[in-house]
Amino acid sequence: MLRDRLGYLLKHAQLAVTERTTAVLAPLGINGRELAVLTVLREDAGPALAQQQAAGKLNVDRTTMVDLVDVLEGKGLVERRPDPADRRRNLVHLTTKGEQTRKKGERLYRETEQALLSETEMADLKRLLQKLSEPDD
Amino acid sequence: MLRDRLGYLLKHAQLAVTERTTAVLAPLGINGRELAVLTVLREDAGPALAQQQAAGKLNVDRTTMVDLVDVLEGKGLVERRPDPADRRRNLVHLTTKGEQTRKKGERLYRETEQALLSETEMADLKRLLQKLSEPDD
DNA sequence: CTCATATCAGGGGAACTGAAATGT
DNA sequence: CACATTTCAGTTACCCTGATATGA
Repeated sequence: MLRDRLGYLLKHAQLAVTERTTAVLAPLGINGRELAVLTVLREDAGPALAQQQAAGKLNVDRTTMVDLVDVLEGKGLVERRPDPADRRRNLVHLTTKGEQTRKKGERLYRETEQALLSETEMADLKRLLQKLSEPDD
Repeated sequence: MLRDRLGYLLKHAQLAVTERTTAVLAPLGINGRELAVLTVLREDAGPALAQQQAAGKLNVDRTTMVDLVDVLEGKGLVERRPDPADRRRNLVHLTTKGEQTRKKGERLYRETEQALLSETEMADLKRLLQKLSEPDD
């Protein structure tokens, strides 16, 4: 059976999850990828990250990150500020609106994820998915 | 943690699986999507399918299927033949080479999938992925 | 000079929309 | 006429490569 294929199931599971999170985040004016950027920028509330550092944490291309930050800056959620200590770098800061959006988005995202599967099922699923991504562990 | 997100894990698991199957099928001159098309055309060895029927089984757009069949026809793996009973339709037939390729590809794909996880883990994973795609069952 | 950071221009592949051609 | 199947042209979103400007 075709629908028994791992590739097929992964593709359609991702489509379904993306659809849900997109719908849930739409009122905030962002999508799941943009929320992920806001989250990584905020993580541990440490010093602001340069674009390439954020790109590395998200596993996206450096040039893709330029576009993502462009969009978020256009929405007034983040600001680029040159790093005084290394002026090649743009430190990407969350604005007040960006932090509010992140907080609300995180809550909505968490609720959405929890509604999909039971807690133990979700834990199992995540463990197995991680195993697929890191074949030799 | 970011890497704990379902969306992130699904995306990267799919990337990893696609990478593997692409590498494994490369000697046959096809990729995973193309193998899926060959498989759906052959299923149950029933009467040949029209393009839209095949598209429906694979959950791909009708215009995407045009391109897929174009490519497979260019590789000599399938042939379009007008349906004598309804000449709007193109029945898509596997060529001899196409059937050989499908058979080898199926074996390689199955072996690759089995190498990723234990049998019980794979069964669990597929069940959970299916649950994500069909939220109300 | 070298290396790093960010940006920009351009391309590839996937998926879609809408319209056209053909046939039922 | 309405409807179905296939095809094509064009668009969008995504991610990449390679080149450039700037600075360490």
